[in-house]
Amino acid sequence: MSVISRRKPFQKMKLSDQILADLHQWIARENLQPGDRLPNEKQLMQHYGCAKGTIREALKALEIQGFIKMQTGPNGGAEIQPVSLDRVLEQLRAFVHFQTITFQHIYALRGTLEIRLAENVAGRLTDDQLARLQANIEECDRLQKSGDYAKGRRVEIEFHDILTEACDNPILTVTCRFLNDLLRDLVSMRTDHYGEHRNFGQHNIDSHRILLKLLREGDRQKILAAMQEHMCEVEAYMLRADHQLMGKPGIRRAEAG
Amino acid sequence: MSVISRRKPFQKMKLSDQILADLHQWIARENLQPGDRLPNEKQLMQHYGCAKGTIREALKALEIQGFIKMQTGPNGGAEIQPVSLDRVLEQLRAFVHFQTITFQHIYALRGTLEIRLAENVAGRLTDDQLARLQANIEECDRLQKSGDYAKGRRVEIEFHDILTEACDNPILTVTCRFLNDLLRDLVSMRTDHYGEHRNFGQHNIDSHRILLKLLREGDRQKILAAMQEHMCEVEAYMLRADHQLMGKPGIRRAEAG
DNA sequence: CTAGATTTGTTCGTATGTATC
DNA sequence: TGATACATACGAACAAATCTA
Repeated sequence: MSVISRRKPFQKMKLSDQILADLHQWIARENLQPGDRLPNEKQLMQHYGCAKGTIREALKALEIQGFIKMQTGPNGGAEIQPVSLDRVLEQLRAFVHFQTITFQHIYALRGTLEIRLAENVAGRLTDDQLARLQANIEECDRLQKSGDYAKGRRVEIEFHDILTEACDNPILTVTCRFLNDLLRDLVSMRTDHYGEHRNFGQHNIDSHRILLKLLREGDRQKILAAMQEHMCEVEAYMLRADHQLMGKPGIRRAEAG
Repeated sequence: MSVISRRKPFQKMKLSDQILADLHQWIARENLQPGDRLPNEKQLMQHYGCAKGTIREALKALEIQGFIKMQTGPNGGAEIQPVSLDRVLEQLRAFVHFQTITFQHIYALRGTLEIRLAENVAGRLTDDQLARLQANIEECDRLQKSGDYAKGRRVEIEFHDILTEACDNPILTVTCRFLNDLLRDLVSMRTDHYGEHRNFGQHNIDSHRILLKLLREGDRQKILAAMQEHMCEVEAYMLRADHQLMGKPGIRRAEAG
């Protein structure tokens, strides 16, 4: 017999969605942790009194939401896993897909949050992270000298992605990564002149070099000041681009046809 | 014949996931807008050369991600819809479900972002929104006088939710709403003494009254100053709670057994 | 390395419910 | 009211992956 009431109040809801909601409650109530398993498909079919396809739709939903990972074979089935950062970032991208985003929108948050990020990671970067920051700067330098400014724009944002790895505040991490992703999408639409591109690229390389030096030394105050200055300069440059793109929607152009 | 290559590179991926990825590309490439329709199940079955169940799993995934809405009947099928704010917030909640969150984590962002929010909505609130802010304060006042401080904590956060409705920056909106949701989850775990609860509630009511008055008048500078002061006070109160909860995980307690 | 057991992944056929005309 | 078109759901079967003996 089904645990889920098929009576009036939910009669219009799809059965798989009712099961999904019930599984959500189950996970929360039992406080399931990564590594725990859900019952297998056969047991769930019996428990909810429905067909395999229906159960699979509910499990598929949980899988898409990132709560579980499916495995075949003996001892397979649905295993609880933590919702990954990447999955959340994908969902956030999907959200802004239908929004109009400008550099101004991004920097209303980014200007201050990157400073909070610098404050958070100051003195806590691992040797590996510092080495990758160094490598990132060198790659930007190569791209700068080869004249591939467009790719330079995208790679230099990874500098800030690396910083988020050392952040111990999950909320700050996901927000900064989100803003970086938005920035990457938006800079790819820019139509700057070569000269402006080159100046900006060199400026960023210099700023990142200073930041890395200070991050190695670990002086919190100097790090904050440097990041603040970096953000101010970058913001000013970016906002000039909003005028270029003005009239055209932000992240995705809605060109008819 | 299937459009999707079943050869080596993707051979290990589930068929329904390949179709999901292909539909994602389709939506992005054709730049589909809300109201546009995807082909019906039969056409998709023919196009991808697979069975109903597989198509349904892929469509279910798109539905969960919020890209489409399914409809029965003639002219039914999958219709594109914008990814809703609520769905993104749900996904963000799912993410932090497996993270340890403290008030300190939240206020590293909230202290500044709520000020940006106030800056954004200053002078742009509708009469309806102002009326609901007023009603919210009055409800908090009732709860305060009746001694239901726990519920007062939750309702007073809605004051800030209403502010986000007037925000024209989608990124700021989703971030502030996210922080408000986290706050609601976290304050429900507090174990304050009655006296402290009462003082804090009265303080918030007073602050919100001042904010509403200034929002009605529309003086940007005064609004910013008032919100800044409000956030400082609230943060100081909230951080005291981190010590109470210290040792215990943040959003969800991981009590063994 | 092979063989069998276990569990998910996929298919087909059919029936039912629901919205539109 | 009935006919049509579509999603929703069921059930049985087979295919593929993975673990264990």
